[in-house]
Amino acid sequence: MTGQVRTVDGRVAGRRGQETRQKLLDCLREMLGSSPYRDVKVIDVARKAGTSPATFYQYFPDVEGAVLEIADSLAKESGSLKELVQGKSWAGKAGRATAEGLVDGFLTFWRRNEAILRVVDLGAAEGDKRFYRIRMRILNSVNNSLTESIKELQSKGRVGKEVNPAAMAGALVVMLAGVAGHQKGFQPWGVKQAQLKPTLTQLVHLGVTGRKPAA
Amino acid sequence: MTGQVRTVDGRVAGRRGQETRQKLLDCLREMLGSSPYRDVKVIDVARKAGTSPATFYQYFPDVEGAVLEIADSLAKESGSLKELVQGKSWAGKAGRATAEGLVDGFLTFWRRNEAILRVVDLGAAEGDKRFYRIRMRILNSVNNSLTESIKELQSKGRVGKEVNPAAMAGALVVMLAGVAGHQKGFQPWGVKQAQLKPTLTQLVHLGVTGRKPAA
DNA sequence: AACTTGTCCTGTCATGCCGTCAGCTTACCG
DNA sequence: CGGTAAGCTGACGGCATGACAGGACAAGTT
Repeated sequence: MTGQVRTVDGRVAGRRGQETRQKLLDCLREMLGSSPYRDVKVIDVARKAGTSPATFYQYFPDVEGAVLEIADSLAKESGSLKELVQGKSWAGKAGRATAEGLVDGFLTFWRRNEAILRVVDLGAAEGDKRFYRIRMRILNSVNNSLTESIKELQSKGRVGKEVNPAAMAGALVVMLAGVAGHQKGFQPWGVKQAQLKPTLTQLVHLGVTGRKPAA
Repeated sequence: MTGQVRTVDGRVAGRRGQETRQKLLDCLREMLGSSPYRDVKVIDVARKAGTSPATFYQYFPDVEGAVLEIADSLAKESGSLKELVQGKSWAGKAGRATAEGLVDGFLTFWRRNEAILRVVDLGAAEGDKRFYRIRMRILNSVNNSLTESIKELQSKGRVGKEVNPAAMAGALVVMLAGVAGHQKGFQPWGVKQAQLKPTLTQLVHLGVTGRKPAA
């Protein structure tokens, strides 16, 4: 479907080339975890990968281009997140467990890919369409299934009509993303990890069902 | 209290110097609004301010340093945000109005200072202590007053003891910040501004009081 | 084994930004 | 009017960028 991997100058990349390309992506990913995005230089990535800057430019137009590549693969991977919500019940104790699982799964996913998601967030906030398309794809799986859940509850009359399902799902997802990206930011307020999750669980449950979760 | 403004090489800045300095800050602020943070160059800022790069380096160690400066003044300004919550009632119709005012005021503030806050967010997420200290100061005014509100409701028995006030306030504030920073991100989901605010209002009210707002 | 073909990598170069310094100009003050 | 400190900039070495041409290499062909 995606055709073959191509170099910037149009050649088709072979086995060896793809390996080099992948190595560059891996190194970039690692560097993003340890130094500020603004300071990541092509030459450093190339050095770390044991190759030269010129090679980097054969496979990517610039650092941003390479980040987009990584983010894209992340977007594909994120499809599995919808299983955190799809087909789960929001009633009684099961509802609480669903909310808990969603919070937990989402936070874990975010933390695992922190470095890339930071850059995606920035790009999207800056209005770059390529980045916010990817951000949307990543959040979409959760957002869509949450929207469905709320719509369903609404049709059963268990949630008020004043709620806009898509808006509510979006707000909750953005909240989770925001918290995941700034977990350290809670420490100065004296909030520990262990207290954060129950709170988020409660909020998600409240948002989706309009009711507090069962004990 | 803050002593005098000083140049990087230790001189005291006079009237003229402070003007130049301020002009550089203004130009930087404007550039951050129109081009990606990663691409903002000292030379461009200097040119725009009608001066030379060397002058820039007299007043700031680097671009980041200048951004911190702007962010700092923003942090001072943000103190007024606490009035959105402090002394307001969370009961009945007044409660709804309080939630509404908070959402509205917060979103407006965030949008007005979008460009800088984006960079602060990134810096904080990347673990830079200077940035996340500032981010905390900005969110603190709202966060603290919200925490107080929740504690008070809790002491009156109107909110369950299972809620951790600081964690709940933090989650709500982060949600607002997240939504404010990605308002465009909702469009592809078919969510309009007008639908977003009521949803946030509802969530804030639910989070603080545990109950839906009055019609 | 020599040749061919197409992929893959690197040396090199022009360009432009970074960050610093010495030194010139301007403003203020006695 | 001369001294002093503030304010600004030209110029420079250093480094990243991005483009290109040519060499190295693997695989198949004769």
